[in-house]
Amino acid sequence: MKWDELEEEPCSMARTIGVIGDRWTLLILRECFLRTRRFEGFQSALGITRHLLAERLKKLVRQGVLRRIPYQESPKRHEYILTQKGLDLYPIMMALVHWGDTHMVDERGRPLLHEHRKCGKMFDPVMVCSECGEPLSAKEVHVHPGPGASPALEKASLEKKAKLKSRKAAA
Amino acid sequence: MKWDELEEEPCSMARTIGVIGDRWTLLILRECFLRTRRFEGFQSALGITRHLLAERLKKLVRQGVLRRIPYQESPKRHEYILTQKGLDLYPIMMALVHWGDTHMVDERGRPLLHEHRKCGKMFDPVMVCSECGEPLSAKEVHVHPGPGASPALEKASLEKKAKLKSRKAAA
DNA sequence: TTTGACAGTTCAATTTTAGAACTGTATGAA
DNA sequence: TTCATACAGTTCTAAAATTGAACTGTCAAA
Repeated sequence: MKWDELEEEPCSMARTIGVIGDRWTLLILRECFLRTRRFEGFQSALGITRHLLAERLKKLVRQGVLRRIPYQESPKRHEYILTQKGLDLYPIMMALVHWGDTHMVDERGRPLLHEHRKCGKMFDPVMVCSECGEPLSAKEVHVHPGPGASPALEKASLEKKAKLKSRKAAA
Repeated sequence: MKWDELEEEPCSMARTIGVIGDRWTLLILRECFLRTRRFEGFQSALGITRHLLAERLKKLVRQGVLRRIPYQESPKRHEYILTQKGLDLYPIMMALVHWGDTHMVDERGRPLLHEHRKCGKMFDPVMVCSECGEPLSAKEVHVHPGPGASPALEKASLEKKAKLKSRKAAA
């Protein structure tokens, strides 16, 4: 599979993965949410090679996740700022952090705590149903094909194709 | 950076990324949540090379995300099943899907719809504060160092080191 | 006039991944 | 019995991505 094909798959998860689904991109986005904005900032915080950093930033800008905004003329310098599309990645980031907090901490405990400004407390993120507000778990959710083709359907049709093919080969 | 170092970083997100932060792993996990359990199932659904699939499955088992369970003797065959640790990845998966649904759909609309068994409605996942139940946004959250070292501190100390180094070089 | 900050670009060497074929056990059909 | 198929991998080479390090170019401050 070529990775730019991912963005055209009839699966929202695959498309998302096509945009942010590699390690450096996720770490770059972590830095964005920690208020890093400049090339050198990302580079020194992450130790990523300058080559890759330039490439990833370009891609994120192309995808509309970051906006490249000049902060000085001569020499032209730009900052990379999260767009709304980028800010909307926040639940993904929090979900990643929370899983790590739950399953990957060492003896010392959590590296970071999160305070919710509105209520003033340290919190964990909880994913709930938009309709009834109850916490979600995999087992309580059923999947249906939507107006765009579903990966399940696609899977079935791929399997059909494979069978046809092998029959042809046999004939 | 070597990728197995990620798991030891004092950042829960980095550690999570070390486990599930590559494209194929995320797609394999998607299949797991869609009830795929066997080698051939993953391979034909995803088109991943058998080589990589074998490797990724091994890694997920090693990390405790999947359990490898025999379902027949002679020839020995195993299924790959999500552990609780794996099931706990569900919010991450849903967050990825939801972002794709919001920002990456084409004219045809969503590939999949999600029904919440408890309330019987099609829903979107919403991330809320465990303490007050309000939806979360990046701007309302403040980050504090926890008992394990924080990436912000680490960042600061790295920058200090870099400065010391450059001063030494100058001297 | 030299040094350093900043934001990249270039290039060879290494590492990962893709693609395809091969191994080995067992079942069911001809 | 022999052949084809299902299944779960392993092995190999070619292609692609990543690393590490050096280089480019502009400007400001010393």
